[in-house]
Amino acid sequence: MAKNRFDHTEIEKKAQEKWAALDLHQTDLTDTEKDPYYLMFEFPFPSGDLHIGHWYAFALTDIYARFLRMAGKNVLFPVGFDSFGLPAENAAMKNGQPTPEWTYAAIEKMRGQMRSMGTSVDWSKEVITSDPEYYKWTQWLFLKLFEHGLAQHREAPVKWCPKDATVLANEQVIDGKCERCGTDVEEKHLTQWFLKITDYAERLLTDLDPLPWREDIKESQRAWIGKSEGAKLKFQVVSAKDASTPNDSVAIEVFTTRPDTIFGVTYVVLAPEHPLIDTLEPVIANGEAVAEYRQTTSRKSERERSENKDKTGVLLEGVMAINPATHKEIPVYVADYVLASYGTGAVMAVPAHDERDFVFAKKFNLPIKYVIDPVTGSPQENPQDKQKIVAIVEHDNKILTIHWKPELGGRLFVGGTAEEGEDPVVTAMREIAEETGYTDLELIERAEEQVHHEYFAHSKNKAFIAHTTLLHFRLKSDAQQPTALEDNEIGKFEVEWVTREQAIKEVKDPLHLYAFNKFAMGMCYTGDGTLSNSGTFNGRDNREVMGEIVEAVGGEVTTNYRIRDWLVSRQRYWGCPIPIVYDPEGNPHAVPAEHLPWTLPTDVDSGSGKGESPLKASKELQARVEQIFGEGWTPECDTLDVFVDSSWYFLRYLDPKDEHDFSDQALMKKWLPVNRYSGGSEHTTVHLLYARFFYKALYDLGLVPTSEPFYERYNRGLVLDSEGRKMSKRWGNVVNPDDMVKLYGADAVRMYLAFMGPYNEAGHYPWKLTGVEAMRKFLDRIVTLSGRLSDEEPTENTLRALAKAADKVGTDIVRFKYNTAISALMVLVNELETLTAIPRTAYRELITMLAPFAPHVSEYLYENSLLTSSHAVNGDEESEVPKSVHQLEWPVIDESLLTTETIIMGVQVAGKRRGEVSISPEATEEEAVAAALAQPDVLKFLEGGTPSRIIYVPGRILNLIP
RNA sequence: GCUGGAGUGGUGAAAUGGUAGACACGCCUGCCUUAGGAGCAGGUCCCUUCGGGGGUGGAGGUUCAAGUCCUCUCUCCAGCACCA
Repeated sequence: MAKNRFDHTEIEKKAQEKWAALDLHQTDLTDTEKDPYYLMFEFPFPSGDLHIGHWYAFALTDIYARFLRMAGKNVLFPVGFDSFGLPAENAAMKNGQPTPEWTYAAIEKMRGQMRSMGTSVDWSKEVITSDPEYYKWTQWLFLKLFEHGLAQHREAPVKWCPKDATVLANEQVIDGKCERCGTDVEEKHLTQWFLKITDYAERLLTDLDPLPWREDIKESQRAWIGKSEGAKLKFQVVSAKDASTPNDSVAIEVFTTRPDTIFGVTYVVLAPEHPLIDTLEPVIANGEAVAEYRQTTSRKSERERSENKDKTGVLLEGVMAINPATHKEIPVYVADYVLASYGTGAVMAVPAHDERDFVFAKKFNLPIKYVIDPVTGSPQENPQDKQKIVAIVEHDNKILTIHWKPELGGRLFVGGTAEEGEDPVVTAMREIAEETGYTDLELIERAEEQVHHEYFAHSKNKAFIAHTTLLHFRLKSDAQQPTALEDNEIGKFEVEWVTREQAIKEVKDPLHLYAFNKFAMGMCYTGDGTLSNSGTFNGRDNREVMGEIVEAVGGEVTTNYRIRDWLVSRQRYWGCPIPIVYDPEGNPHAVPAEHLPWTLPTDVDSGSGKGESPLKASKELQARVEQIFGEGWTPECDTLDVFVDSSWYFLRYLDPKDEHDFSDQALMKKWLPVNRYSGGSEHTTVHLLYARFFYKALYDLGLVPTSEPFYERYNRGLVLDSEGRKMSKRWGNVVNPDDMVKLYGADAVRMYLAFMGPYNEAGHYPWKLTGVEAMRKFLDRIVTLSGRLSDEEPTENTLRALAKAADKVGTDIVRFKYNTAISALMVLVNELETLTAIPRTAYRELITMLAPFAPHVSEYLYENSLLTSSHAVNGDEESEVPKSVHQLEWPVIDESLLTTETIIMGVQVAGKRRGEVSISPEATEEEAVAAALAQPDVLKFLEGGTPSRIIYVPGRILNLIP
């Protein structure tokens, strides 16, 4: 056990009491002297136990809060509890306690733990989402959205978790399973409340760009929004049963991002839930089979559907669709690989250029029509025409390849150039015979269109345009004739038969690969290129013709988003009651403001109600509704998703006790947006996106002052166990912070977490006990230094060391690079330890810089080494001496101390370091070279000669080129 | 598969294009000690004929100079994923 230089339990207690007595952390929001800075971490849900991850989240944000105060900012650093929701409810049920009681007991316990880590949060701003004083305003804001059509009541297929007996948001379904309990999710049809986040999709996307957030955070939000630009196209439906066109107005509307491939559409697919299937029911010949398929898929969970990538589907017999480009009739299928909830719930299938359609077409033997050829060359001036071929030859399930030396193109299929007026088939057979000796060939297929590509032949110094015919042969017998190679071909290649897999992997030439894909069932071509088989569009660039094609077939250019409206209804007890009542006809009405908060009834609890909301069983709620609204009126019995509670809590921090408004307009103007919001990666998509949406909606209603709520977003990494595994109760490897605090003190734990690695990175840091010990030893060494303080003036060296540290520590804290900040403190301490007497002012500055990291120890040292001494602060009146180390100002850096008169500068010869000179950073080139040439090593490597070139960057480097 | 991010000692990690490995952990040697899981001092990328040489996943390139910039490639992590 370490020999402790201080009793951490004692000093922590005293320091925390002192801060409370001095009321150090209460922010005066109306202060006009200092710059306001709103620093926030994600408020926790009351789990009842603070783990090391909480420490990482709260204590490290606290370092910045303490620093900002010392740097003269007016800092708002609040805390609250996200106390509604499933975790509390499940924990309470497990413990057999009423949910509210369990929740508030857990909050009380966590408050104590948070104080123990020395966080300087302002408890006077605390918000608790399950308090009626808070949720009154959640309800009020919800009704504002309802008033403006942003909260809607509608029937929809919803994700239902049978175990938790609740509806889930799309975002709470992971791989078709419930995010919380892992149960397979089912689909149900219920009337639910939705918030219209889809109206804000575009703004949520574009407003992301200027935010100074990490790219991965922005990217994951973009992925959720899922913007894709394309077109809606209509396919008229005709029925075989009644050709006299009773259905001529019926059309299937599809969404596609690839209208350029319209000529390659060989069938159309509807999602099983598509309403048009019901409309067409009378003319569908195989109605029973279709109905059965729809039944089966509806029973399948989302997970089963997407996990099984094997395509299933049923043809709608008796119904055909008209391809609007070719005017040909094509079949219509129902298949569950098409999602009802995306786009129009119907797709045009282009098997030649879409992988999913390709797989489906193969399975159902549907035609595959290629309409995009890859572009392999680049435009040339005055190209000369050239006829070429690429031939795929199959035999025995293997493909004939010519394996050229790497510099000649590597593995290719058979290619060649036609002689004057030669038929491509003849060219191909001639080339195959010449290069491989095979002659017994059968032509299977010949591509309708040639592929064109322009290139420049350096060997001939000429530009060409090649018109390549793609051909597909089968070998009838493997008899070989002698080959007839040209001299320059001999020994340059091997003839090899390879499997399809190997061919796909090794053939790199895009044109050859394309020919192979086209004929030999490799895959479809999803890239760009020029159109073929596409009528008047042939030869055009596919990206260019999109708009024209959409117009030509009477379609409409549109943008589609993957994000769905936010489903906020929950069939749970422990949530904010939805302030809506229904009249006897079942129409929803807002609960008038005077009845808010619309309180959660107390005569029911979690677990009441089977498969429906527990509130349904509340007599109290029903009686209340009838008393206020009259006979026949009923309450809304669902509660709000907890993400609604957490979408605006940062507004309430500004005015947590306000009974007349959700927050204070003047304070919001002054304090918003939040300067820095620190949190975990688990909340970077859902919570952040919802909060941004909610805030934007309030902005449009004139209720908040800006359009984005959070200026900076910082995501912390993850603390793992010493083996690098995730901490979990199941593994039994959870580090209990309380034990660590008992052993080493809160400051050592804080500092270790800060020192592990950069905070704002997606890093994973192992928890090492030796690391905590090291921090404790470091603090012990600082305490030891206090034993030899003196009142001498610090030397210039000491002053420089202090200035350097203050500069580095300050800038690193701002960037949350606590690891390098602490290392700068260590460098400083290492230096001070070499002194026999420590100047008091220097020590005071060290303690000042240590204070944000180790608030208790710093407070202790401040009191014992400085304040109690008559030499505390020269000349200052007792009353002017700050009572706490945390009231000191961050050291002001004397810039002149950061630049030194002489530095050690590296000297390179021909880019390699050959020596160093001690020189002024302002030295002239002549001086620097003269100093360098005095170095024997430098002279040696210059081999006596004078440098032919000199690169001199003052203060950085001198590089001499012989 | 797509999109983003990242690859540096035994470990966590440093490094405005300018001395790679700061600061620590661990390990090694020595001192002190009845003892060490305390403290102190020193050492710790690799090779070396002791002159040097090599080294930041790999291969090229730009530059006087590359961990850092560019191209290709491999690996890992994260998000999305039957999204048309």
